[in-house]
Amino acid sequence: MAKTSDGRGNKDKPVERSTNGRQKLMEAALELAATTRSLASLGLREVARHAGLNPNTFYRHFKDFDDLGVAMLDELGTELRAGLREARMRPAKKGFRLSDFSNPAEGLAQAQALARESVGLVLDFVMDHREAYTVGIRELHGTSAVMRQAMQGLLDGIATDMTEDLLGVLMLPAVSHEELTAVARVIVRQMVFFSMDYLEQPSRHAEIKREAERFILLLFWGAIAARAPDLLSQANLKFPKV
Amino acid sequence: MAKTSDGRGNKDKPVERSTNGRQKLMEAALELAATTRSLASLGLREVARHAGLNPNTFYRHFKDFDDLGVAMLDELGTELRAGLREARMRPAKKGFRLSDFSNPAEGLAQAQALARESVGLVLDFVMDHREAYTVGIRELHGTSAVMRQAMQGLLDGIATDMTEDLLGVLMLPAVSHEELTAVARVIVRQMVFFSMDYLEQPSRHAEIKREAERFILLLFWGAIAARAPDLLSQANLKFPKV
DNA sequence: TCATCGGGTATACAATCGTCTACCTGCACA
DNA sequence: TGTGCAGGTAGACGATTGTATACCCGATGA
Repeated sequence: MAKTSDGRGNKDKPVERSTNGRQKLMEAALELAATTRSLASLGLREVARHAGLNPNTFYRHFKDFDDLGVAMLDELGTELRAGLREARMRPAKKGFRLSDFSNPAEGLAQAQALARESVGLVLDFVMDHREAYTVGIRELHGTSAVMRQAMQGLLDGIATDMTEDLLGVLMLPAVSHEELTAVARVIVRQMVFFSMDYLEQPSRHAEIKREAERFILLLFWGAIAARAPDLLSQANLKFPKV
Repeated sequence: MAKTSDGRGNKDKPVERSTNGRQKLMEAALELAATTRSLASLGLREVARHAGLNPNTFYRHFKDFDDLGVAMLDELGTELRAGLREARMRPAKKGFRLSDFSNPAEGLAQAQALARESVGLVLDFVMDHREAYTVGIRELHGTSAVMRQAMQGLLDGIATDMTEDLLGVLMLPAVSHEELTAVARVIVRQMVFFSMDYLEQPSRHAEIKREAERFILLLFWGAIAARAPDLLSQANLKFPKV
């Protein structure tokens, strides 16, 4: 996990001790980047100063700012991903299980509930980690190719998780695996924007949630209609109000 | 248009002369920002040097980097917007006109053609202005609140244009104006990502075009199915291959 | 017990930065 | 005719930057 460049004695002891300065630097960088500027354009001295450390201590732990960025993304990214998966499993444990669409009306109703829960989940997470989110998204289109790629990888990873979880819970009729993956990617990326709106416009929270939810449902509805248009009209299903 | 702060003699003469240095600075900033770093973190001297001018000349034209950024976005943004509108009008002149969905099959086929044309249009534009696009998107999530707001305004403006143009050409059944606006917003934002993919992965150009096109169609299909599910099944329409 | 080494510090240096003040030049207008 | 001003230049200022070299300490393992 860590790349502790032990010149000697690389036994199988991870040697996790004294991650004090390293952690301090990462936290300082996060705070500074969130309020001041992009990660890549942070000053080495600036970060060290804000962490209460000597400028040169930076070199002990990181060689680049890319290096620090990737480390941060590693830490927070896995946390986010784990949190999302775990939370997505929660409703399943509450007996929230919709196998096939043998009862389409009920199936879609529960799909809507699932969408609502997921949207709330993501937006809550973003609110709880707004600094990390702000900085991360900045790097998504930033100048560092390394960070850009890492962030895109994280988003795609989330989309993959989402696809797999969905497949275990929701058997969409006639929607193939690749199709579902594409839809998940699109949703994850769109949530980037919705999250931004959510952070920047606290007064519109409810409205933004509705918009996001509606967007997701529209996509799934389209996917179903594209593959099994009969399903919708036969059951005389109405698109939910949202 | 320009804010030539004439202390005296503000007759109705715009006085457009000698925009030489100003233009040079903007071009230099664009080039530097595209290759080096974010706009906001550019050096004043750096830009001036790259423009072959004295550092102090910067102050003659701009007071901030935000100031310069907004000026650039003004110039390129209106160009993009005009280009898109004009190009979207082109098919309409070719007799490409689908009023209502009295013939749903034909209507949707032409909607697909319209989607394809629009996607190609945007992606071509991005390829032709990759520097400006790269820098602009960087600022969309950047540190400068001024630039962020300006970029979001541009995107929303494009979405509005798109909605109006669509309303003149394509009467989607039972899809309200606000609904169409929401869909347009979502499409425009998603195109940001597709454009990024397009720039970064030249080998997947055709594939990305297909994905974008498919995404748009899926949305419209969903919107139609949500409001008029009968339309799709009655006419026994198949979702296009894409 | 003692050498090794990771983590942290101190100092120094050249480069670059933003900005201030001053000076130059050629139009425009009265 | 000549005055004012926008546009551009020159030089200097203190501050801050990244980095190189050298020193320090406490734990660890032989």
